[in-house]
Amino acid sequence: MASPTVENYLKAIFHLSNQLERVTLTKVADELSVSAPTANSMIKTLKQDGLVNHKKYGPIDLTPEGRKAAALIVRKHRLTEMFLVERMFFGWEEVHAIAEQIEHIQSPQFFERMDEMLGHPQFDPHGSPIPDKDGAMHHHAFRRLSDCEPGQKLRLSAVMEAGDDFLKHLNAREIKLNTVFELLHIDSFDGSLRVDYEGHNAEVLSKMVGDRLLVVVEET
Amino acid sequence: MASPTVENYLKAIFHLSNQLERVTLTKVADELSVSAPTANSMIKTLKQDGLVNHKKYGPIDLTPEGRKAAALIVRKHRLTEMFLVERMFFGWEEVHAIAEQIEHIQSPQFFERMDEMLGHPQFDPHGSPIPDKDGAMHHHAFRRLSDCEPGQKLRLSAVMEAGDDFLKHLNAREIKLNTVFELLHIDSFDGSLRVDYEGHNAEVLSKMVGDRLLVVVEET
DNA sequence: TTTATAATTTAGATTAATCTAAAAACAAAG
DNA sequence: CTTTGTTTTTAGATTAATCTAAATTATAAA
Repeated sequence: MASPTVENYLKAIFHLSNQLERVTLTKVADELSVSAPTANSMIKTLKQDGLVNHKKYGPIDLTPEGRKAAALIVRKHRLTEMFLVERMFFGWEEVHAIAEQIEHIQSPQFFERMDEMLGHPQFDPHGSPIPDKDGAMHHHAFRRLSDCEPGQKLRLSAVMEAGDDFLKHLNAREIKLNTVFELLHIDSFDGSLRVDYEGHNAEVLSKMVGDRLLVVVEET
Repeated sequence: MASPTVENYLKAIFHLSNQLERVTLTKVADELSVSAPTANSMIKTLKQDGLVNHKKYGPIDLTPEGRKAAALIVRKHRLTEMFLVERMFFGWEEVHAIAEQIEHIQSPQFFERMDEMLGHPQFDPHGSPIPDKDGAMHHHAFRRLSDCEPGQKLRLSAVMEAGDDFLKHLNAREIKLNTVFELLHIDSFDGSLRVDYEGHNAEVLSKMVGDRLLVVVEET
């Protein structure tokens, strides 16, 4: 059985490898807020356990076994987030911290029951995909709202880097998953967006926000 | 913040102090399946933190602060058990192991939400009282079914030492909380009980079972 | 190509939680 | 009141996870 610490390292490497081509020691250490030597010695342990490949001074890669283990932890995290929102009435900005702890619970039945009760959800409350029981995860190809063309109708499908502050910012503007935006204009100086959406006209969103809103073109 | 280990020691001492007049080092060590020196050194830590009183070679007593901390962990455990049974459809024999882990989650909101959703329950699925937010717990005065008089009608209110095996034994006989027994006879040789209850006539229960069924006299 | 900077590794120490072996203290029985 | 046996404590070691300081290797810049 992996300790919560080991699980957190696997998760960190998993997330970094979905963002970067090369996962370095420093990135892992930063992600987990530990010193480089600490991360270094843990990487040794993970290597011994067959969960990562690593050569001296080289990049860190999950083995198939390590990747599956990591995906199953992400599965527990995201199922938990969905359960907290759908069955316990938490806001999408409240669930990360709780799920961060519950993901380490060792009880297949517990997560199995969540999955059943939720009807085998494919996405968590922030639109991130939930890996299946084999650890397989299908990435959807979303576009940033800030990369779209004015005139299009775009449905919010996921948010990136969904920290509390960002999510509260969206709450304050009544923006939620499946909100359909009509993109009116993108400012050529600062990249800010002007959009219409349910109940809001010509609302202005900063580029920083538009960059993190992942959308699909709305079929009408 | 107390570590899960510290929380487990507090809980063990709390439970032992509700069963024994004198909580000894050996009992604590046994309860937690650790060696006596291990328990000894942790007791020192708890004393330093003001959670227990302990003099060399003396008994171990929770301070008011320690007792409250312990009761709040028990509260989290029992609320969780209730949530698992009432909202996630687990059997009463399945919930202990899961609650044993979830009780260490640090999130007042999470347990607060459970409490609200359950309507501020007073008892867990095994009939044990749930301490309130101040750590206060009202003990009900139950009698063992095996101590009652033949002829009485008795309502099952709680079970003692509710391990899986015992609870499965009750499941097999369709005995659950609030089952009303009519006590027909107690055997003078082996103490076994003959009882009637919903759908069962002249069922025989061993003394071992009767000792663990806590009942109140049914008002008719 | 040399040198400066950044990343990684090694070395050594710390803390929490555990263990075994052995010593000391207590309790109970003769 | 002494002996015997149990309980508790001390002593010393181990493992996982962390740290800082220093040495080494790699990378990038001049």
